[in-house]
Amino acid sequence: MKKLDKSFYNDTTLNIAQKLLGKVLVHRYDDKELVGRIVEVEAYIGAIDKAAHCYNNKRTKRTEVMFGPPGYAYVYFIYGMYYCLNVVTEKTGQCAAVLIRAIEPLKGLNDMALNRYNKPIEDINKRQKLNIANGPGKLCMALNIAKDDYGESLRGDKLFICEDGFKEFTIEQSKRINIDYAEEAKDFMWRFLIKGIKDNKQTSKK
DNA sequence: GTATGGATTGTC
DNA sequence: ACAATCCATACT
Repeated sequence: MKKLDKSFYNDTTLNIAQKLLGKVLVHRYDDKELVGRIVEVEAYIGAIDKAAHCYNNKRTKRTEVMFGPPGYAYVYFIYGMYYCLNVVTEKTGQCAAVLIRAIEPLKGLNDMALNRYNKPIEDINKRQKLNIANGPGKLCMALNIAKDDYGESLRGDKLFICEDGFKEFTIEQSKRINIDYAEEAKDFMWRFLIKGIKDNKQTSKK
């Protein structure tokens, strides 16, 4: 599988968000290779978006990577328990990113089960299997993405995104999840998902 | 040093 | 509907 070209990231955040759907996320560690197809994303554009961590160009140690060049990983820790993975977008100096909200497992399912439930794949139930990586915190736990992946190049050899032949799908668009505090930005239609993906309640609600 | 709350998830 | 859980951030 071919890694996404540098030019892929030379585009607007909203375009990249939609283009990321169907692409393949790979994390290699400890001689393992865990792979999933991206099926849901959200865009965050600091310049105009009260829901973004870097709104109003808020520059901190945490948001710093979003001010750098596109194609790098912004990983943040949330609710004392979970990590979330973003793809940094926009040219240097502009802060924006695309949150990866869900993947469909393609490879390394047993390791994902161990990472999520501490059980081999044959010992988890149907619901656990369905929910193994269908959320931003869940997919990071499943793929073992954590703070040491902060700032990683997404065109490197550890955490990267590949092209895929999976192009026949319809994109569904909606408001973003869990940003009710963000005033007018909460209504921005910046969530994109592949229509028809079997998923949990949260991601199937409109 | 202290306080506050969150781009979530699992369970009730 | 709500608790879990703790780091990042903003304050004093």
